[in-house]
Amino acid sequence: MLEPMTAPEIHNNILAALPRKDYQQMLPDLVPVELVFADVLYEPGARMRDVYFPGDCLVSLLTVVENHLALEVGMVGREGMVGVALTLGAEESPVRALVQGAGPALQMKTSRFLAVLRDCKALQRALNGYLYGLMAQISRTAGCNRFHIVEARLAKWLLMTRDRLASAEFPMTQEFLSSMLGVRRVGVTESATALQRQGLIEYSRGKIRILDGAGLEDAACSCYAAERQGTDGSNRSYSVLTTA
Amino acid sequence: MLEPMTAPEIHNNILAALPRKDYQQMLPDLVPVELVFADVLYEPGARMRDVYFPGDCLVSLLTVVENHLALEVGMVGREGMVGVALTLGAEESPVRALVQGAGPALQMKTSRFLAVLRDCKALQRALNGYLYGLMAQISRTAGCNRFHIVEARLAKWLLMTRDRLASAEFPMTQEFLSSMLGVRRVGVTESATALQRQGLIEYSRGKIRILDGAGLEDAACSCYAAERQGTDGSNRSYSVLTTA
DNA sequence: ACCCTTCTGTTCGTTAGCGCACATACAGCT
DNA sequence: AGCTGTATGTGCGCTAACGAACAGAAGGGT
Repeated sequence: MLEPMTAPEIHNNILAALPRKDYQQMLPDLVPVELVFADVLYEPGARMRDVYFPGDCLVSLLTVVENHLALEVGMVGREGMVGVALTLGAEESPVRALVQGAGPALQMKTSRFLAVLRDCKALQRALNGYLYGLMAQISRTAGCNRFHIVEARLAKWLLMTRDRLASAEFPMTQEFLSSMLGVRRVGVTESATALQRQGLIEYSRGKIRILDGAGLEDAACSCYAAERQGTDGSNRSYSVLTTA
Repeated sequence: MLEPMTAPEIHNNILAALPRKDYQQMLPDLVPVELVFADVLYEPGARMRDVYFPGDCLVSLLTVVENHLALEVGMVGREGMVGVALTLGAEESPVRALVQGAGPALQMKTSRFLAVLRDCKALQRALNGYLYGLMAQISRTAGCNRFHIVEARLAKWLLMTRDRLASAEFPMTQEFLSSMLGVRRVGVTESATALQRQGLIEYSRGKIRILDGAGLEDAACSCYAAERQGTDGSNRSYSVLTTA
């Protein structure tokens, strides 16, 4: 499920923002792992055994409604952490956490995390700030899912994913996308085809590439811009990425 | 906007759960007010000047998407607090907070609240737990808004409102409801008419009454049951109410 | 070279909800 | 009694998305 890493060159914003000595204290407990595409890190209602600090990879937070598709409510990349709910004293995840873009992350046992968290003000502050941003994201996404058409949401989603993976090309099937956007797979096909016809993206058999980022931003709903603005305070890394 | 209260008989679960002495410490800063229907307590992106501990009244948290209706993502009643985002070190509300069921609440200056919060572990713990439940609610609601039809969502909404106001009858226009559910007013009319025809509710000119709670639960989506279960840990008060 | 699986594309009838415009109805005021 | 404003109801054409079923198309393995 998780493969050990060789080179621990993993950049995570939360950890990077900590004072040297706090980071040093955590270091022995941080295990470099390679998150594998489609792995489920948490199921809703189940205990969170480990927390994860993603590097250039992407974990989706999904709400699961019985008898329906899943629906993405939030994304975690290197700007955040998977398992923030623990900072609220919770033990169980309210959502499913699904690895959606494979890549390196730092893993830490929940018990160790909580022990460090208790004494480390800097970590508390960083995670509080992140949690606030995440809540805002979840609320925004809720509105987006309600009001915007699939094509625009797909465009937004591709851009957000690109930003977090720091790459304009990544593996992604339409089947997978359908459970992110909460629509039928065929709905994704139709929207994806449309975007491809416009020359904005290109894809085949589980690989998607963004050809025209600016064009895709036009095709995306306003939520993408809002998202960027919203995360600006806590981490301006995206601004760099997305103009690249 | 806010009328001073005479009788301070306001029951709020967060405050009630605090140790006597912590509560006593807060008391001088808690101002009894009567929240007025349709008042906006926070706008998204604006500072939260005060926090509120609702009694038997109801504040809706709405996400606002430009050029669209609003959409309710969460409800705050006497089980919670309006302004929890402050506990995360934020100053601005990510959502609109709208008084949706008038009634008594305790108001507190943000500065005072933060001062108390800093030293009061019990309050921190209570609010963390509440925040967790709220996040779960927001995520669940996101799925509900995406997958369930208006009629079922309306039924759920009426039940949740009843629970928080502790009353089967309350003022509520369809216009207002439309911006909660994120649908056209006419859409509400159609669903409300259907529920009325089934003898589950009765309404006219801004007053709604629930006639058959059990029947309404059948008409509601499964989210209502999930909601009840989800809040069970932090506050079992609803179980009492809803069987009444 | 073949099969088999996975991924993508298409078609078709159906439906929930939209936007718009208009119709009724009740309530309070003068 | 009549007027006015707010609340509710109806009708209609339209669209995004659904559910289901099926058709190609591109690897990967043996």
